[in-house]
Amino acid sequence: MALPSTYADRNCSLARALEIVGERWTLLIVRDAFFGISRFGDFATQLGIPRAVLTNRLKFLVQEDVLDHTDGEYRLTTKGVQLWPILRAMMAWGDDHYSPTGEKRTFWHTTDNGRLDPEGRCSVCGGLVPAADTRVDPGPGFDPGNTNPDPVSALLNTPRRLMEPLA
Amino acid sequence: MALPSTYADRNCSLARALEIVGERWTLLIVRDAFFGISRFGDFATQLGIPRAVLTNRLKFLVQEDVLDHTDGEYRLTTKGVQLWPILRAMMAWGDDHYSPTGEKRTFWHTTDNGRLDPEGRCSVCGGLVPAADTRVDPGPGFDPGNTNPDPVSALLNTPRRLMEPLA
DNA sequence: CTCTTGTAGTTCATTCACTGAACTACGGCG
DNA sequence: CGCCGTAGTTCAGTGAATGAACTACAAGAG
Repeated sequence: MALPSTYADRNCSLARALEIVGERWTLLIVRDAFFGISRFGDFATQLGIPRAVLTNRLKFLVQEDVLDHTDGEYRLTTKGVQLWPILRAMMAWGDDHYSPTGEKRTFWHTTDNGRLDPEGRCSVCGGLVPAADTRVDPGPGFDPGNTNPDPVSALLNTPRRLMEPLA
Repeated sequence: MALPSTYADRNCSLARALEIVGERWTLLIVRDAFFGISRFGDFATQLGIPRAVLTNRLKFLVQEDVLDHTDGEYRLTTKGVQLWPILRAMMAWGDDHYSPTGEKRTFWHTTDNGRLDPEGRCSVCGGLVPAADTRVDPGPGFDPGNTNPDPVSALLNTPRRLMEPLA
């Protein structure tokens, strides 16, 4: 969201959170990190984001300890992984209101194969499922016709565990 | 987030949701709507947002059926109220990582006075609490020294039920 | 050693959106 | 009519995003 510089409201954690992840592109970068993307070039081609902007965003996310940058790979830190409930909530809202044919992606508990409900609870064990134990599958609203044919997209559109590195 | 115009990724509900609520200022406007603000002037002074931008954002949110505009008042629609889990998740993350003295605000179940956990569950009845049954109190991390002395801010900083109109 | 290829950026002119201040429209009210 | 408050609009200045081209560097091939 590229802040005004700083939202005046120092008494709201929402404003504070938006200063970190509210800039344009940022949450999509984080989403792709959850989906296993870790290299500069993969983020760039996957998102279609200008490389200069990507450089700035990645630098900022590393500085804010959302991503870690080692050996040329960007990976979510613990703090970054804790953004997962926000992403899940936004995906659920988007599915609800902008995907008449159903969820674009469905989430599953890897340990017992239970389906996750919109709040992130496993329908089998009933527990809140951590991101690391979550698998993503294309859902009924997923449109294969719109997918890019590049190898990275193809990988992303198959069932995968969150944060699993690309093959 | 003022989108590139449209995020290319048509197969992601996160991208779709960000096209609606990802623009700069938008989620803060929605937050204030949850806190009871409904008039143009109150949004403007409360957020310090340029009036031209506020006009655009409100117009867009009404067009997307997040807000309803009648009798000069902007109020959350059902679709808008469903954004609450996103706001709660972002506030929880912001509290966790940027408020060392504790939550800026705490949430309570109005029907049984139970405290809500970070996932939005009532510690007394164990249920997911809808936004309309949620009360907000200033939390331990709240800094009264930073509050503006204007009457609207003063109202917002007292315990209130979500979406309750200002006195 | 040099040539090529691939990855990860940087640079830069253009465009676009945000900013902030001033101005307009309009509906009470005395 | 004249005054005031609310809800916007207008506009010049600024800063950030865009997109294409360019640089830096490492690994491998010949």
